[in-house]
Amino acid sequence: MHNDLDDIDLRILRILQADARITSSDLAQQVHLSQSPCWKRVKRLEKMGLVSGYHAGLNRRALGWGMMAFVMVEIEKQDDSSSSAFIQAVQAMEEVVMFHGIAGPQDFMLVVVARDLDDYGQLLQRQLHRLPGVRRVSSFLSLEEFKGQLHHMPIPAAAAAPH
Amino acid sequence: MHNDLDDIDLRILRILQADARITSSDLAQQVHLSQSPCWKRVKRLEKMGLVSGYHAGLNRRALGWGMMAFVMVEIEKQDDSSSSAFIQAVQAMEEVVMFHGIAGPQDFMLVVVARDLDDYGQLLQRQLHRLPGVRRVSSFLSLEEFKGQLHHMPIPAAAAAPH
DNA sequence: CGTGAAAAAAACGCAGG
DNA sequence: CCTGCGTTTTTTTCACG
Repeated sequence: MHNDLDDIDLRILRILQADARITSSDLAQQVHLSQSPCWKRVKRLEKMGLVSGYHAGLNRRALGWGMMAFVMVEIEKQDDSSSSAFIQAVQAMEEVVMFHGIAGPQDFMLVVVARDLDDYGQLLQRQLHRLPGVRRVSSFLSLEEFKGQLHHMPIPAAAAAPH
Repeated sequence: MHNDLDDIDLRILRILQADARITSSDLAQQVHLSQSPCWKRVKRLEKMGLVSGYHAGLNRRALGWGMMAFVMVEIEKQDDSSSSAFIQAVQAMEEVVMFHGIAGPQDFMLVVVARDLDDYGQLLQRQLHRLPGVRRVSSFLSLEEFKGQLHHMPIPAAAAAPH
């Protein structure tokens, strides 16, 4: 069984990535297929796991997340038992929107959102720094977003206050 | 005119973020509203710009992007004319999926995908390092993704080869 | 692949409470 | 906010070339 993608599949993916709500007939038109076979391709792409889901993209600032930071963390030991505690704790923090283990002297890269600088300071002091085995934390605050909207961001418990 | 969000709005956003394809009646049920007013809320949230769009989430590895890296770049001068050339060039690179100006000794943080290490090396040498005014580039390669799927990733021109 | 078509489901909009 | 109703659109499936 081979499941390679042809050009049309790639174009379908490109379009669905930009607009997941396009109707299947419009989509079919744009890739120059008729509705029925086009729809089958979409379902196939979903089954193949190429499309992992459909998500609303939310406006970070409108939700009250005025701050974003890249955070690098170095931990004491890299053995499984101690790092897995760290990993679990970080995964549970909803302000952490991205979390990767990385190669190099530092061990982890986090992308974090916060309401403002105060909020971020508290997050750092009261949560990140207190996690088990944390040796060093370096923050790089975002000043401007040139590319790449964040998706999957936390929804605050209380309402945002757009001004 | 005030446009604050109540609890139900936030729950709607949370649900749409997880599944943009939910039907409005199912959504209504989950937030304990009836279909009609629930639907109006969604439209209102869209008009308010809280929902910026609906997007298919794609599988990075299935698309052939086996590598991901965080890249910090320091440029020569921070004046507008020279940095804007850099910014434009980076924005045009489709492998760059996230691109922020940051505070600190480094000037920019990029999140980059590549097919493999070779591909990444070429990207670095042939593109990033050659951009005008680049002083220093530091790479942090992702070893493991603990949290935060990437969205809006480039669709390769040629088909991916899932094995 | 294509076409056409038809049944089922959803979206959308409006009335009256 | 609700319920209900109707119209339009879309989805989904199927038969056939």
